[in-house]
Amino acid sequence: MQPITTRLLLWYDSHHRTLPWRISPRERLAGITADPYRIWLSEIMLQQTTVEAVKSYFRVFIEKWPTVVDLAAASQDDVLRAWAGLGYYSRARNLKKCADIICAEYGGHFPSDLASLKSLPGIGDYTAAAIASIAFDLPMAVVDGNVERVITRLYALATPLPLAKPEIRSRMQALTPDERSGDFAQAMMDLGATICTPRRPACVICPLNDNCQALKTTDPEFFPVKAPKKEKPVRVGAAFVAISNDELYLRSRAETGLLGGMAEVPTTSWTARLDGETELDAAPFPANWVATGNITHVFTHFELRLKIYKAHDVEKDIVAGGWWVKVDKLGGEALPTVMKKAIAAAVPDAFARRRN
DNA sequence: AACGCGTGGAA
DNA sequence: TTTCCAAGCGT
Repeated sequence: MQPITTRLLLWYDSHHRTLPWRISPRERLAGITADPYRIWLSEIMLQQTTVEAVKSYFRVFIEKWPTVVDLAAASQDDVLRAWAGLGYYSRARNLKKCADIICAEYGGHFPSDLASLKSLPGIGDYTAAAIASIAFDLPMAVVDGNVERVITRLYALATPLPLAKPEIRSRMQALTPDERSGDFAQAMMDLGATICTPRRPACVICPLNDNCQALKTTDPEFFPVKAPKKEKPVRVGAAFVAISNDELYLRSRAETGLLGGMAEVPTTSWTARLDGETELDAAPFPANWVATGNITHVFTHFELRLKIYKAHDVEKDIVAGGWWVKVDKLGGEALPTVMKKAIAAAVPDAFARRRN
């Protein structure tokens, strides 16, 4: 076995992180096996999402739906409500689809081979390898952002991403042991998350500092090399918060695309320029709309500035297509963060924490 | 291949 | 304040 592999596994035995979905090396040695459902659920949640953000969501999901059968029995709306705030909502829609398929076509058991895993919605190269490796201990190369960083530094790979991906995968496969492949994958990710960090890596205490070409020849912080990113355009629009007594008007967004299937307050379309004079023409229904503030929200690929209008004493009869919710029950809705911001601008105490 | 797709925390 | 970016996937 390569020295890098054994060194990293030894480091992992004493320095691994303890996480709600994880089996420790000691437990694994005692014959405890990982639950593929928990590994899958955590991996989906962790896609482009920090460990800290995932922890509480993972606990809630496991509490509500302890098995994949329980999750399949839930409605998509239940799942979206529980996912609200975590972002990338197609993950939640695919999560539900995948649970349905596992129950209908796989007897409630996750497959262990890469091809079957990759055919499931929401499972790509990384997640398929992670499940095969961590849940089934198969020696698959698990390559995420952490591994890309560690490998490009270990071998001083100057090829920019994503062009370097094949080489990184091949290097990772060569390092992956036949035994403890799941622990090795998690060790690489823990190293990337705690030692081999994007900025100011802690090379002095790194178990692989003797093996690191970047550290020997230049500055590890130069790796990985990435293609330059584009500027974020600004889009603008208006949102309409309608109030009737203690209730607020919501509706559903389209099933696909941005914030697909989530709840919203009505808005104008989001365009590059503010068409100021005709904003109110886009109001969902006639009412005494009063401008009440502005919010800004940054998405992955654009920045959104919304002017918030508010109307009280709206006639509920004239409104069709959505539903009314008591303001103090908004926490139970599938509201993405941008919509919570819009509502909070019109109803400042809408999401305020209740006293005692 | 390049783009659409959220959010909140760190520096 | 701004910038970066965190266990990527689908098209």
